[in-house]
Amino acid sequence: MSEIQVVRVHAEVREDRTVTTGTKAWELFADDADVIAARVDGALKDLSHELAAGEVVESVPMASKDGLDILRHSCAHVLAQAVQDLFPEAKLGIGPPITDGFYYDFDVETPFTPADLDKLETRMRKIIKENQRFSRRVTTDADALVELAEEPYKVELIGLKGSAADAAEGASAEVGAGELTIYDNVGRSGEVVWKDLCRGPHLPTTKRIPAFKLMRSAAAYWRGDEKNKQLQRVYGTAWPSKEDLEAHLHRLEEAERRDHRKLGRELDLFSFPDEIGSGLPVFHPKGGVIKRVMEDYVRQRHIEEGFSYVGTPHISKDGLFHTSGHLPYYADTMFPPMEFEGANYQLKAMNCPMHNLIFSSRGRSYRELPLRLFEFGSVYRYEKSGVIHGLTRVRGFAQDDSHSYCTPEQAPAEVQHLLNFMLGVLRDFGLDDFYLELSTRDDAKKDKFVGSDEDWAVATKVLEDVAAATGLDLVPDPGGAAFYGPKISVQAKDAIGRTWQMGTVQYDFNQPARFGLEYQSNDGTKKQPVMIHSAKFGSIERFFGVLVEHYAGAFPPWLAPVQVQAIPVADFAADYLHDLARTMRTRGLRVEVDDSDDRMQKKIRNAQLQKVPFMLIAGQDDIAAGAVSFRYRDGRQDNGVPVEEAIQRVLDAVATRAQV
RNA sequence: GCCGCCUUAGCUCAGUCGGUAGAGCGAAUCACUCGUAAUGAUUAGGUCGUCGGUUCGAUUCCGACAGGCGGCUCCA
Repeated sequence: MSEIQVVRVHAEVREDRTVTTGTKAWELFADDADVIAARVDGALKDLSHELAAGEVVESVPMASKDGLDILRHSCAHVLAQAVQDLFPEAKLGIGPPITDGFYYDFDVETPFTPADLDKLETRMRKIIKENQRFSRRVTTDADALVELAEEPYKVELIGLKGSAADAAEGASAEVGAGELTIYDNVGRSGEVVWKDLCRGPHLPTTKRIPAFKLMRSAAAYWRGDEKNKQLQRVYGTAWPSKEDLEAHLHRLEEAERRDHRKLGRELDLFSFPDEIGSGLPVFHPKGGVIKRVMEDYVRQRHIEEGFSYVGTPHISKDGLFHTSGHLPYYADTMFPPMEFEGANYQLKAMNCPMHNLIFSSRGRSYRELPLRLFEFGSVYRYEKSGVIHGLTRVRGFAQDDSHSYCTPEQAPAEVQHLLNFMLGVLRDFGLDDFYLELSTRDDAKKDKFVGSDEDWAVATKVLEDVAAATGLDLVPDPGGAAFYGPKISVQAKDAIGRTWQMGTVQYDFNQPARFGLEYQSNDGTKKQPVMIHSAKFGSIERFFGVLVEHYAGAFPPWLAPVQVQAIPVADFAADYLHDLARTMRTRGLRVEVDDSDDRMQKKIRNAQLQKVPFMLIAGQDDIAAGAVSFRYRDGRQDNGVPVEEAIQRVLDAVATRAQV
């Protein structure tokens, strides 16, 4: 029996009420009625029609996950009604709640324009003002097929009812496994003005939608399958109050302000020249500094953790990728082969096969294990043109890729080691809010994965146990495994709460077999190692982009491309600061002197816009005192600091790796 | 790859109902030598993304392509 949690959703937390008899909730509570709903097997269920006598229901605010889902799904219905009012030929797809909002898909002749969205919003406000009642009605498959004969997509959903596919495809918002229901929108005089196949629950009336906004429209494949027709999807957002809506819009602006593609240009970090090609970034001097500091740090940490830094080429004869098993699975995401000297050469899309060859270059003893290899491996993947996105999705990038070859007995400890190592690295880069995702094989699609059931079970168990030991939340990701084994990926939340996928740890029993890897064990027999793949950043480029957004371009001193901007009050102080800059550079600091013709105030403004952590200003007074004046990035000032103390202060800030 | 939108100076953007274009910032030069977020002046800089079509004439209208943006799909 599944657990049923009964919740009543309303805008403000009030006293719980006792429901008397099987009266419908909307009638019971009249105009200030609340939603009575339950979560059954993870899905919301409308209970407003089946309340038991004397049942006490628990209250949750509309701002809860359940409350927001109900609000947003109700808003999606209002949108659909508005669309069919204004575009009567529009056919309905599905309209579920999503993170921060909702969408509804429509089959229409021409895509919606921004002007259409404005008109739809106006129409939606009218529907909300009319205070239509959402009225639940149970129907049968046969009746519904007749009633909704004009809605081909709804008819298709009725046919899918209760099938295994519906939950995964989002159709569960319309048809659950249980009885089929239609929600009528009932006007003041009791007439049904609109209806939709839906399992609910909904708010009692449209007027209970306090704040919403349509965001954009875009095409989406029917039921998420690119073989299907594309429908026009309208995205909207809805909140329990106008203030919440404003706050949400503000968060979106904040995300836009932090966009690494915009900051990359403004801070002169990187670009994507057309002449080179889509998804192929070049790093400018300032971006190059950050990238180098990141790489130096990660290389050093790997060496400390017992890894050997190796190097491999960018291309290989294709036989290598047949041996590894990648080519049959990933041919369409690898760049086309180059044929010469009677062989097909491929740009590599992964580094593991080459590391395997380092392992097998000579006999290996169990005494060498775990053998840990690491490199910044440049890989090239032919991503479809539409998926390329800034630095986070590119066609050429460097993985901070490591492979640990170990005995099966050593594997759990090695996975543990890698996971802790990775979390430590990410923390040094200012990320400290994590959860883990465990990607496993989809047992229904075994042909997409290689290896025996037993091997998969063992590997999955190892990862599960280690993940549990971290104490972090573990989210299952069925079907997300690599073809050769399961993986744990680290998800990190950034400064404004967005989640990014970071590194992965993957357990691989397949490639060692395919490459015939072996080591001499202590009993003299040859045995096959397991290999653990791991990337701490995932890719340097992607992590770079994430860091830009996390810090909004204001990097902590150890990463900042320019750590100190020296600003003379006027020309006469420039030489003094050039001398200081030379001294600081010999102590490893990145210092620039602004000796341009600009006014001092302008130089401060420029350094501020470039988000330089420390400005050192010098004029008559400072020179006389052998001192320098600080201006920090946040505007704080500290005048007349003796030069040696100033240098030490900056060195200390860099050494901590902390944000200032 | 699919759907829609977009592409004018290094950047951000005006503009041309079809008669080859402007601003601010940035850059260069000159003057100013200044104490914590924009000194002033002058100058340079554009085949209006590329190719083709319609037209007396195309940056403007149409088409294809490339690149970008928002989604979908995908993401070893």
